[in-house]
Amino acid sequence: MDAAYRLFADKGVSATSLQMIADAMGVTKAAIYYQFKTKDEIVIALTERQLAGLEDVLDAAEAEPSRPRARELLLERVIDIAVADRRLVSVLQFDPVVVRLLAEHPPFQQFITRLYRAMLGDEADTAARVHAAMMSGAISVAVMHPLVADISDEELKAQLLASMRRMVELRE
Amino acid sequence: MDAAYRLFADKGVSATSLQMIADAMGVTKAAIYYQFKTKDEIVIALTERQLAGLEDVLDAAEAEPSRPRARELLLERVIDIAVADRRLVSVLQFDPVVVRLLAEHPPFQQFITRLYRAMLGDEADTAARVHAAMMSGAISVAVMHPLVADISDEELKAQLLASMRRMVELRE
DNA sequence: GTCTATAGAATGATAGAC
DNA sequence: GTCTATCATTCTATAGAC
Repeated sequence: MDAAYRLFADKGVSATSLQMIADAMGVTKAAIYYQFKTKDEIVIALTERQLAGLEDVLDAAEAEPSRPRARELLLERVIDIAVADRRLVSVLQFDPVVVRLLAEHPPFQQFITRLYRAMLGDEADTAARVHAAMMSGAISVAVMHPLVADISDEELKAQLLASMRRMVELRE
Repeated sequence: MDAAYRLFADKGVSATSLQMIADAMGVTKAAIYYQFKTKDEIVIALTERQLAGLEDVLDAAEAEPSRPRARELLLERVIDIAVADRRLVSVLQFDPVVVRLLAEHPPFQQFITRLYRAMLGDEADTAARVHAAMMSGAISVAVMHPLVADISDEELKAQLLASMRRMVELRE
């Protein structure tokens, strides 16, 4: 999975073949097929590994009575994970093949629904949704943008968190 | 190119074969190869067609002495184009294969450099760059996010412009 | 300018030996 | 659990006829 992670982050999912993953590991394709029945399963396993880091904080956010505090909890962790996995984020979020695959995977959909509900509450007016979409995009893209490629993880995290807090305040 | 546009937007570049494009057009692959020497050329031609809509407003922004007004000009047009081509935006911006291809295409690089200079001026401190990356991401993703899939172009444009203006003001 | 036909390589996936 | 060998299919790209 680490080999797949590196190749997916580098070339994207569709442009990465099982042969490439096998070569990177020094094994054959057949060995990979013993662990994963299809290429899709590798993508799903990788996605679940990424989202696992949000599990506990999402539980905590759902138990938190104050919405702003719940949002703050989630925001910090989401930024942490996004910065740590800068290069994979866009691949998993924006590759149409991956998006479709994950959309057909119920556990993933349920998780995302929980995440947005914890962030948005039950408000669902147009302005709130556009704002949420923008914040989500701002994080996803900010961590992988060429403009910030040379900024250290720590500094990027701090800047992002500060900017996001100001963006969130715009809506309170 | 319209057929390629639709397929790229739907499946991404790597997952779209020349055969699919040919089938969608009702011609054979050989007919496409007569027009474009390689698949990459199709991607570049499509990208140039998208960016052509920014050409005149970028000229105008560079001639504009007031930076905030230049930014406002660019912002409006960028949002217009992004909303109009909702589905293609992420494919061209985030597919690692496309990103690499365009990075090796000097005319594209020069155009992007001009665009960022017109937006950022010569300030290049960390905070300004992170902020610019976030704004760029906010637009790119906001137009294609599932949360906003059912919002009309006109309403989405208005909301995005309003949100972006408030984000920009945070930095003035 | 589009066609048929094909070359040559790569793809995802499987069978069966060890 | 990994291997070799192979399947059917698909891919990009080209040659040559019309």
